[in-house]
Amino acid sequence: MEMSDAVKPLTSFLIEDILSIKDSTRLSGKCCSQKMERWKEESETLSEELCPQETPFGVQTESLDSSCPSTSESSSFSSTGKQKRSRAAFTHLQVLELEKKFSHQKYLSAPERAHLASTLRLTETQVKIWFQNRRYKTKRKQQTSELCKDAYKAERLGLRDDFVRSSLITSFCKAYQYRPYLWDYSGPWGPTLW
DNA sequence: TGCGTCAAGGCGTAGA
DNA sequence: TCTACGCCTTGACGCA
Repeated sequence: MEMSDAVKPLTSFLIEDILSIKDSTRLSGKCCSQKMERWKEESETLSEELCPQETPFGVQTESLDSSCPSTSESSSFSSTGKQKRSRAAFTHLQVLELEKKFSHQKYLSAPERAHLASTLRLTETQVKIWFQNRRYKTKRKQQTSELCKDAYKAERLGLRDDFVRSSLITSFCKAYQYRPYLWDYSGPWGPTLW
């Protein structure tokens, strides 16, 4: 992981720009409004109270390089003596930038990944894994969406053979609308379930 | 305390 | 052989 050759961001990472994007997208994200409100509050205080070595737009990463890991981390061991797996929690601004990038391109080249990683003060692996997980999440969402459409269609047509199955799926889909992770609040990756 | 979310782990595969 | 991918699972964490 080479993070030393950090370059200046080419795009605007000013907190104002980010927040303006967030505000515009927030309107479409009904189920996320509460969370986004909290994000806004957090970000307003971020730039004032963070550590001195943050990025220009106030991102504090909980998991930077290996010397500065994110979570409970290092010397936390389980009862079996095994080291506990740490789980980095990216800041909302980091996620925002990742989402922003992802909305434009689903795959990153190595230089792009390196640039984004250094900009967000994440490791390249973290950026890579994030995009990987994000693509899989999107795919699952699309599959679920297709499934739901089919189920509704079958139910409306009164296809008896599939009736039980489709109604099961339909109820599943109805329940799914309360699952926030299915809600994409950025551009072309908008909601598809409803 | 159960459940949902999500970063990370693991495994198989493809391409250079 | 190495790297990155997809797919699925695991485990930490936050919330109701």
